[in-house]
Amino acid sequence: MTEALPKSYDPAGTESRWQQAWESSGAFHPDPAAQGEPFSVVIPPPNVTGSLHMGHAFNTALIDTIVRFQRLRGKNVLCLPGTDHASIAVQTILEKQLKAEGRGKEDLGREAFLEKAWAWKAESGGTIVGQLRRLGYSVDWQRERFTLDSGCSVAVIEAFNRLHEQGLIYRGEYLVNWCPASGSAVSDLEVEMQEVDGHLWHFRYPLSSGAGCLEVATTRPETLLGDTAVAVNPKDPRYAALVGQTLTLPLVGRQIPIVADDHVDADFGTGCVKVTPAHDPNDFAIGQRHNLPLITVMAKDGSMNEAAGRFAGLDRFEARQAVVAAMEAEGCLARVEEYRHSVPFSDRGKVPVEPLLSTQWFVRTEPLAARCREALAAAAGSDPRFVPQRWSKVYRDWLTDIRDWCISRQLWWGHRIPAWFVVSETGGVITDNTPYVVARDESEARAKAEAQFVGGVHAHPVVLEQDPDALDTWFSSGLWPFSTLGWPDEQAADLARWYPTSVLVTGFDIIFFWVARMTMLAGAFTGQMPFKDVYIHGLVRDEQNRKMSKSAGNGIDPLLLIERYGADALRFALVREVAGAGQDIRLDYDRKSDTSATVEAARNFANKLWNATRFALMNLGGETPASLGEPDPAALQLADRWILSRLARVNRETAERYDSYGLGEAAKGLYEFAWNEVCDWTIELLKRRLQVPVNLEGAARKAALADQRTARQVLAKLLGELLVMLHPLLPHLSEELWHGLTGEPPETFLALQPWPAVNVAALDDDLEASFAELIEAIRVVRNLRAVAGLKPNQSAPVRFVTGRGELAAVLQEASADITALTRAESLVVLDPAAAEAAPGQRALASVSGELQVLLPIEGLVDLDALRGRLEKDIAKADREIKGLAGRLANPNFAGKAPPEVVAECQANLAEAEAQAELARRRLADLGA
RNA sequence: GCGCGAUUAGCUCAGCGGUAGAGCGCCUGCCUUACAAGCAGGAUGUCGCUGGUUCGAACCCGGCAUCGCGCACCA
Repeated sequence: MTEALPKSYDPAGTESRWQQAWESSGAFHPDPAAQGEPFSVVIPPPNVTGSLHMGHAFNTALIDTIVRFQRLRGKNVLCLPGTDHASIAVQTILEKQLKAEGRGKEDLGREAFLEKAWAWKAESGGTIVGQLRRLGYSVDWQRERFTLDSGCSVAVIEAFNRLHEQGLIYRGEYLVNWCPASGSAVSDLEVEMQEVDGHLWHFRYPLSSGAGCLEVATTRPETLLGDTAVAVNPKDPRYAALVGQTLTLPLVGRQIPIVADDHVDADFGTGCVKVTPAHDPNDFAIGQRHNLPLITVMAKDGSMNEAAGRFAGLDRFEARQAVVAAMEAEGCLARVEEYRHSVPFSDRGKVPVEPLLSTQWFVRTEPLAARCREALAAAAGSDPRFVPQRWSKVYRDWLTDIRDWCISRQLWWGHRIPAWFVVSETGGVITDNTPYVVARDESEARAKAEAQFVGGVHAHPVVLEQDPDALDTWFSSGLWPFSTLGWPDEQAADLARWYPTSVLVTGFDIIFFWVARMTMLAGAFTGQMPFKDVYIHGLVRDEQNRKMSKSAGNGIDPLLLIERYGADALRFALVREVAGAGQDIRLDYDRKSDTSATVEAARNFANKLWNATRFALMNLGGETPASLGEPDPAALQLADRWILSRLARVNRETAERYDSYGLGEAAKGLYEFAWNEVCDWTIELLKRRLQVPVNLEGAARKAALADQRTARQVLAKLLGELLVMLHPLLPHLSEELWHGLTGEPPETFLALQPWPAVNVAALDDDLEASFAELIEAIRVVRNLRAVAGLKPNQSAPVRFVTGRGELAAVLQEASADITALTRAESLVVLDPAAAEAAPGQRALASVSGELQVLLPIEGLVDLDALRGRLEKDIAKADREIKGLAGRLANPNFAGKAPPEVVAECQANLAEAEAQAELARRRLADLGA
């Protein structure tokens, strides 16, 4: 390849071109029968209503880095994408639209409403999918799934039926969290507590005996209408005598008992609690213990019902005011306190939920959770394994003392519950007591119902009506790792090949909602945990450390950053920011200009790689890594052996990091290796050898050409491997550059190449250490030149003085490199004795370790600056001497520290002393 | 109330027993034919506070403080 690349990297065209090429070629569409150890990931399905936010981009960057790495490792990788149907969210949006037209969903009817929902899904559901594509996600789009598609629906129906057969799903009337805004029950997890400034109203309830009043307090006066008792602590002496007596409930006139219950805290308030079993979970429990009646005073829309008497029809918050006013009018209001307390809010509806007695479907979770707890505690190792490990405790704690899961929703958009009411038994209506059958479909339901209800007294034909309610979206999401692979068809090829999945990658905010639901359901249906590892990552926070969210309006649109810097840059920035411990990441961002220094730095890195490859293309003489072949070990120069050792080491480290979810470390390590060691040192060192001077002839020319070839081989190998290693992090750029470098045809992909083998023979610790010294020596010369005020293009003689033979040898061997990188006019390496013998001319000097660097020139430089430099060196050495000598003087140190540490300390001291001495002499040389 | 995490250079974060690092920003000099989205050089820290363990602590242990998160929740 000799085609010149443009001077800087332009991501837009490159990225879309490779995305299309990958997808249309089916590069990421694996065959279950193909070779390779299976590796599978199902992506957390984003909400179909949504658009891409930074959390998706982050999650995607992490997953794609992992799966691209595993693909390079030769695994048979399936990464399966999809979306979820977001029952409540979608329904809320549609109902809002209808409301704007002055209609409700009932006006449309179920069928028409669902048609509308599907149409809307078709229209907006593609948005996020298209955005995921723009990130370069290497998923198998041919296997894309949707939680409401036919396969997932079959799985949901099957799952519901099996759980029901096993007695793990039941229907019953319980207190549930009712969201009046969406008109549906919600599960405990969909409720979040919020601190609210409210009031604590103190009311007096008169004793029926007429012997006074008891004072109770409440934050929800409207529930008073449903009170069926007042409770006190059984050990409370103040009220012991009153237990068993009755009170007259004000406004209502009902006689309600005084009961003794441990739940009541005698020290809080008056120690008396009004009990409303139909409207409060704690009161419900008290009611159960004392057999109290349940009086529901509120309707499902949040208004008061007939049981609320004269308050019927009022909204719950109006009723609150009205009840307070009425109580005050009756003289029963003792006092009102300002009171800050927690109120349960509906996650979706954003209104306070109402605990309401209602008949719903529930999953009996304890047996499912027990299986998960056992897997987690298994002797063979935690299953699944959480990374970072601390999250397993959060997961386990939640699975302990778990409450049953309310799975029915009074919604239409979703999986309709596969239960049919035998309405012929109840005169055509569905009541809480209508018998029902659970079945896979209506004909099976009919058969079941006929077997149960026809014959004998039931001479009439059965009439069935399917339960109108839908299931919690999480019920179908909970089947995602296996429903997407073909379950309940247990013979499905994908299921056999890729289940259980290898790793689930998701945010910690979703452990209960999703991770635990998946493990519970997978345990029940597949007998296995659905993934081996769970990699939990943090959240992306904004520049002020706030969680990014749509409602807070502080989201950063990933697409703006992609447009400005490229998808690779965004991905790299996100992954590079990941701390090893799964911390939240903070993304800097300037809202005025849509810029981010972090992403810009990643873009600059991409550009650096672009230019390094560009340099290679200009210097490989039209050859490729393949045509050049491996360099001959005997022909390698010091710098070659060094970078090849580094390459082998970085290869090994990087693979380990990718493999163990150390993605941030992998990214940082490669960034530093590529920029510092490859670009700043190796390429600079190779330049000299890649250019063969035209005036060379004969043997010299031959030698130079041979060395040029070695240099080309090293450069080609280095870049070729580097691009593979970077590919999981910068997929588009690396694909583009790899094609440029190798000249491979467009239909061959870097994404499908094998990870290069570690060249173990190249590893050389001693060499790496020596080379570090060489680099340091060059730095010292450059620094000295800078301090002395030499112009960058001005050359000067360089003299090294060292007593250490190995160091001298390295300096000798690399003299041509040093000359090139320091603009040395001439270069000599002397031992101290020889240096003493040399004429004592005035010299610029710097001392570093066991090395003195001298620039013996006069008259051109700023001697004061140089004296300052030497004085600084002396002060530094003296500080070091003081510290080290102090340590060594401590008898405890010499006695207790490991000998090698003591020896090292002594060596350092000797070196520092020598350094100080040398620096003082050079200072003296300069004169006053 | 119970639990978890964070606290290191101006900013974002690594380091997790042998006396502190990176990127960005900052200062100086360079358009040196890969790259000014760059190159070379430079400055910058009582590692939250406080006890303890240790020859030695940013790192281990105890307490405290601040910030953040999760779970539970008293009417």
